[in-house]
Amino acid sequence: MGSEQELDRRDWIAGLEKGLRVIEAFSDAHPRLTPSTAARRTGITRTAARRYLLTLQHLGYVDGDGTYFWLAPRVLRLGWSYFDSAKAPRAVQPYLQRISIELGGATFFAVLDEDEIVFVARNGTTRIQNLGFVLGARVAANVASPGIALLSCKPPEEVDKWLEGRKFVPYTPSTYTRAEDVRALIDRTRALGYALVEQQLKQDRRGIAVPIRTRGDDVIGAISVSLPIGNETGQQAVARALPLLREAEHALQSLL
Amino acid sequence: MGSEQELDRRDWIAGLEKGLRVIEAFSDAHPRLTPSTAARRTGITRTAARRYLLTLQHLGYVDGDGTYFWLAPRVLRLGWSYFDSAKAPRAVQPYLQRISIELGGATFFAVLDEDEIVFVARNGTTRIQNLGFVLGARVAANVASPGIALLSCKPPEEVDKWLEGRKFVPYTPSTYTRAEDVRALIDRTRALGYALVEQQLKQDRRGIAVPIRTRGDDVIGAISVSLPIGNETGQQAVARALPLLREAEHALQSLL
DNA sequence: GCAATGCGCGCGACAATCGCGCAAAGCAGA
DNA sequence: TCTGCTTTGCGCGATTGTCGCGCGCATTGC
Repeated sequence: MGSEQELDRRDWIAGLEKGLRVIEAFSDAHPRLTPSTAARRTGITRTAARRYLLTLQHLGYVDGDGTYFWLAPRVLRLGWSYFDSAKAPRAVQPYLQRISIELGGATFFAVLDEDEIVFVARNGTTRIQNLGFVLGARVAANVASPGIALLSCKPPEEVDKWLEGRKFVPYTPSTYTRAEDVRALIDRTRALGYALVEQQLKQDRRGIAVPIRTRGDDVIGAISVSLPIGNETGQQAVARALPLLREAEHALQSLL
Repeated sequence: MGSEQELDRRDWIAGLEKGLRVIEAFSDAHPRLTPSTAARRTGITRTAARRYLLTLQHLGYVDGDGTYFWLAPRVLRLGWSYFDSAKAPRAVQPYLQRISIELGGATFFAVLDEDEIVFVARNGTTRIQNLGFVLGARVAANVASPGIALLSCKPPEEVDKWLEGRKFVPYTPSTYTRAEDVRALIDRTRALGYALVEQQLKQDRRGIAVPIRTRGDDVIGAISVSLPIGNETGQQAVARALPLLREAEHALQSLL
């Protein structure tokens, strides 16, 4: 993943980094930015921020009324380039669909990006929860089964580094907020080869996930299924779900 | 929309445009790029393309093995900034859900971006077609009901300019491939105030769409519902769907 | 085996980007 | 309605960051 040990000295386009920072400066709390607010949020000077916003506007990525600027749907093309080019999200789709139908839950394919997992494919109920997941959504890796599965594939010392000094934001009363609990869960997952994660992100929901590897044994993501807890034990849910997940895992390994 | 009549002379960050071009150079047919292929696809020099790729890699937006580069899920953050900041996609969600349930079809909210419409919210059947629509997906504006609805809100002379010299790619045997047919459909839509589009994008499917405006009467997007044709007439489908769409339209106008 | 293509890298030069500072415009409170 | 604080757009000179050429080497194809 992070193959950037040393900084490149001259192979660095400062304008690109700043421009991307400006795009990411838009958020829920700041849907419209002026040059000065953008400058404050990105750490670049006001004059420069204004130039970046004007450039982005000219390219169609942002719209503006002359003073305020806001993102235009054009920026979705950037994310789309990923879905268009990454083959994994498409390859997993039929398997997700099959598992969804057989188990009656929502299935996901997620990849790791630094501290978070990103959902890049999904299938199943469209309105599972008030916050319906959409593609590209992110959550902290430690609260969802694909995240635990992916972390369990890293060497233990890297996991320790990952856990170190992290803030564990609780989503439910059951969310682990101590590093030891999360580490124990990851260790258990590593030993078993699959992740069983209960009520970390959402009450009354459990997730079961397995990592997906390429033929070269590189871990590229994880498939998960989210099931209501009901009055089924964790082991019963695993007994139902794991064979299907494993089947998908092996089929995909020969495809990727 | 396009409020950029003249070019800014000095307020132009060349590096940002090139960097974004590099990101968009990745696609289905070119999921992995070398500096030279990227250079060819973007029109910048090989040396420069390499610098942009290295910068993007260092920022985490692309991964690479030293020779080949591919997009990393990090780029989805850029598109996510849009969903996070744009309020319309979130505001329409409950209305889409309600219409989906009542009519039993898939509902969409789409906005116009140059020649295409972009689906930025949706609800309903998760596997409508082999290529399930995901958020951010794009199609030519003339083959989907939201596109026709949005085009019908433009002044006729602008529509003529839009139609002029356009290639109409057929998706089904029924897709209009002549500008006059598309213009007639748009004119009819303008007169009626809603769009009824049949089998332009998908066989045996019809879409019904209404434009959504702000309080200031600016058109910001369109809500559509996609229904199977079955043995229902277009007018029957309109009679079922239009009241619900209109209700959403009016409710949203006071929110946006 | 050789030819051809494509790779990373260093260098000198130019121009693109930088941030300052000013004048005017917007906004809040009185 | 007036006043003062904030923030805006914009011009300018300096510099630094970006450019593309050309080299030598690795890899592929015939």
